[in-house]
Amino acid sequence: MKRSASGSSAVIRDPTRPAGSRRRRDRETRQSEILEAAFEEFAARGYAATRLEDVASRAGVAKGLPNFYFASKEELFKAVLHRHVVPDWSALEMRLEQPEASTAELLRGLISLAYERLVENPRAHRLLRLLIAEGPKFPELAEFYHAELIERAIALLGRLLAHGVERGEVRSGPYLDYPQAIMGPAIMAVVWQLLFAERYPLDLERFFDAHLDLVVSGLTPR
Amino acid sequence: MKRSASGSSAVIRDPTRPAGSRRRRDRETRQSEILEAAFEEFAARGYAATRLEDVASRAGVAKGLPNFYFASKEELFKAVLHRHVVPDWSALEMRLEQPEASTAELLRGLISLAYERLVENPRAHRLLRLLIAEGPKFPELAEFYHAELIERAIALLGRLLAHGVERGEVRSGPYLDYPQAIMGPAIMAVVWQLLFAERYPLDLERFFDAHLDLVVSGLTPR
DNA sequence: TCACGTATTGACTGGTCATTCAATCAAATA
DNA sequence: TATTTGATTGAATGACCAGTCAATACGTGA
Repeated sequence: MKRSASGSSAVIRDPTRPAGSRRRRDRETRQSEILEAAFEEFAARGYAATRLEDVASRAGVAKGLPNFYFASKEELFKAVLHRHVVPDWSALEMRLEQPEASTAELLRGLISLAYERLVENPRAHRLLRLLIAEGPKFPELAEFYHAELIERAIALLGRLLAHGVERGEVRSGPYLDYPQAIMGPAIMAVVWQLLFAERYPLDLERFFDAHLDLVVSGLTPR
Repeated sequence: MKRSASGSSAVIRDPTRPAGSRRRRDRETRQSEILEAAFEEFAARGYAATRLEDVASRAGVAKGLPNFYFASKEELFKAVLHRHVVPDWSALEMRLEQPEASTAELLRGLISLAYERLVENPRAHRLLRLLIAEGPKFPELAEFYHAELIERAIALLGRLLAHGVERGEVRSGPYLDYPQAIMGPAIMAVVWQLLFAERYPLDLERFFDAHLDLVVSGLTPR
């Protein structure tokens, strides 16, 4: 169903490529194709239930090829997750380095970025599903994401809040020790999407408004 | 390792039991033991990676017995998850039916109950892990939990907020359409526990304070 | 104490799937 | 064009495991 039975249609892709490095580039392209196919399969079925043969056929290659590029299913899985850290902090820093903006405005920028990248991005949902589902089997992955993403994001939020307190735009309170609490509703939205998106979709625009309103009001001094 | 090689030690448990219904009660006890063992195994490894033989040995019975009580691995899995809905709404209603209490106090009661039952309860964490991990394979389970728990809890929160607005103790805002947003930080805490509890444990007492403070301040009219 | 019916055991079967590898193919080079 | 190097295929291997079932143990009631 996924492919015709012929094997002849295999390697016809894009012959308009610079001839010099054809072989090497093919190698990397193949890796990417396999990693991408593997991500979809792992995310849909989980590590154990995913068949390497399905990964191969989604990538349009024969059964044995994933094992040529990756020593084992486990290596493939780890490679999939390592590749998905998007270290694009530039957009974030751009939104934050506007010294003339109020804390509320900066916060809005930060939270809306979180929605773009995380809450409204189904790929991120599937990634979170994988991390949660396979956490016990691959604890080093959670560790890795913590170091690469979570820790930095929390530190950033913390700095934003501290700055707000200095300027008298944020009241002090116990949440200053847990800046991630501010992102709670966004995480809830992701979990909601994972569990209930099919039957009870969230209106993410309006949920975002609710989230922002609640949080900004919660932080503002009275 | 888990059991000695002898089969003779099998059914010696608790001979001080009323004799009349011994057989029938044993039947239910066995079912419970198997379900409990299955929950732990499924939660630790996921559906696909769990071996029925491990369930059996955790329950202290022979390999074939789970199949005697449950038609298949899939039936066992569903039975495990259906049994875990704790419909103990009484504690909740008790905390809410204090007409003399302020909205903030009621909210505190509600959120603290959520922490007791959900955030501070590792069993609930594992349940959420299972629901998220196996959602694609067993979509009816998410549906089931939505109907049994989520929907009701949201309705309850919604009523609480509406009542607060009437009494002038809660400002209006877009979050009135998404009362679940108020629980966001709690969900985040559960996800945190699932991912990072080992290496970066949360101080749940203080996180609770931060959560409550943020939310109450966010809801209070200025 | 015996016979009956149910609970329990664990060896066995059949199917699934990760991994291996000999054979083939295709690009690059001589 | 012929040769070399490395990518790709897919059949074969072996491990693993859900589900079966014949044999046995045990509580119960006569």
